Amino acid sequence: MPHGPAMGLRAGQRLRRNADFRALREQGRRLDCGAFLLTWRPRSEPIMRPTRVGVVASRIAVGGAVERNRAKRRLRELFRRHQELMPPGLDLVLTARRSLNRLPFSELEQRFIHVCRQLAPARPPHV
RNA sequence: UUCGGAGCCAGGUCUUCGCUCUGUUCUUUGACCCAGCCAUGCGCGGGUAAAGCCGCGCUCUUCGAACGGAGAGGAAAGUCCGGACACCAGAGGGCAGGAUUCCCAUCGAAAGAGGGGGCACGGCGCGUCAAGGCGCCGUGACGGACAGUGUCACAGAAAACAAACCGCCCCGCGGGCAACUGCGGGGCAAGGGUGAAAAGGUGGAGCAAGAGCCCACCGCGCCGACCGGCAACGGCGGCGGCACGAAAAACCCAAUCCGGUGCAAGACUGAAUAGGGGACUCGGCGGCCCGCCGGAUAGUCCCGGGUAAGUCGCAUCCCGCCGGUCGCAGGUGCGGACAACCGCAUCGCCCGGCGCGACUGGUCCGCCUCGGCGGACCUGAGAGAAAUGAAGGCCCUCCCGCUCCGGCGGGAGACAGAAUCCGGCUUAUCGGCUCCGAAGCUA
RNA sequence: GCGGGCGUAGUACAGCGGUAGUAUGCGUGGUUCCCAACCAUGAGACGGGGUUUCGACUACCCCCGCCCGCA
Repeated sequence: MPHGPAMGLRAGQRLRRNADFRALREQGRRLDCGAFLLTWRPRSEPIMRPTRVGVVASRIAVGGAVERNRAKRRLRELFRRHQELMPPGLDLVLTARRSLNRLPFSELEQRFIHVCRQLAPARPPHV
């Protein structure tokens, strides 16, 4: 992001491969945030890369296709609005829980900011 | 106002921050492979001993930026039908399997849809002793049960070439004063009872008692070369006293139609690793070459199959003229045990043009006219762990609470999310609008 | 996305169109000093809705839920 605060969320910042999701599921560390579950692990390349994110919303946890789309959009929006708080060089998966679509967005934002601060000292950005 | 039917809409708007695709301009990266290595996208011009050097333009690719444009549904759903499209199979025909099923015409590519008619059943009204009949409304997967096979439990005497428990009646013998009754023989099928269904119905005549035994009306079956109707079918006439029961949404039969698989179809590109094949190096036979043999090894190069992955399929369409860009050189046969590879033969080609094929052109209105012209038809999503959103303000609709009747506060806004496309069917659905029909109220 | 199959007691399965069974589990009683085993006995189900039929777990249609395959 060459200018301004990084607010975008392009295709290069999203997890797109089944292998990436499988690696997160097998090796990632999990943080329970109530309405959603955050799984993370450092990216395999040693060179610093931007943090990538993937979202998961299952039908049994959230509901039908409309609710699943809505949950995934809200999770992506959370990351997009607050990605500057997240240390770089990670792969994340945000998994929706049943209560996600019932909570107001401001509540989710507070929880996400909290978990970002939790994650930042655990893995400081090596500049 | 209520009910029914048909059609349409699917909260609106503004601001900020975002996503996917796309147009223009600018910007970043790069230009498969082969010709020993590195380098060289294309064209034009310059420059040089020769250049891979320099400049300009263009094509594709790629990281971004700015300004524009487009961006979920009526069901996108269920995947129940039909088609397009793709691959596989296939001379033709048959079997198996599946679908459809009163008649007529219409729309449609087909599925299907709506319309009219017929028949059956149900409800209401009129009518009848009762039925038959007439009228209105509704419902119907509505071909065939004399082509065949099988089924009809329980109850009941009897359940499909009917049968006789109770019962009714007559005769004989016995008992009793009698009413009646016991036994035996015979007649009957009206009544009772069972059942989903008991083998025509009602009325009369008749009889010992009864019965289509007979008669009238109705119903039913068969026949008709008759009448009406395109037909389904209806009517009429004759014959038969009268079973021929139900169920094909049991198997089945008849008629008509249907190849299979599905975009995860399929086409192309294609690493790494493993494995396969070939050539050379290698070992053996040889003084050497050709050739032949070997492989349990190693190396180099090549080849096809093929995995991950990627691209296309895939995003309005059609016609004519004009313009632009791209493509158009290998094919066939034989031989070498052979797919690559090699050799030979044969047909054809090389530059340009014509021609053929593909792609492209436009997006608020008006004017200027440079971003092509004219016409028809219609409005246009194309993602890929999968875009079409998030937050806030105002308005609209509904609900709740408060009210000084002006309003104020809070909450809610249905069902539901494209995945190759199109046409139907079914299911879910807050509310609103228009039209038609019926009933009620008011004037 | 495309295609195929299955729903019966708590569980695993049977069930030519006619009273829904079997095993195990559960309850009660007996046996035993107690438990297990054993004996006796009892409760408990056709995923919903409609159609055909005298009658549907069964046939037909529509929903709901679950499972499997296909690059």
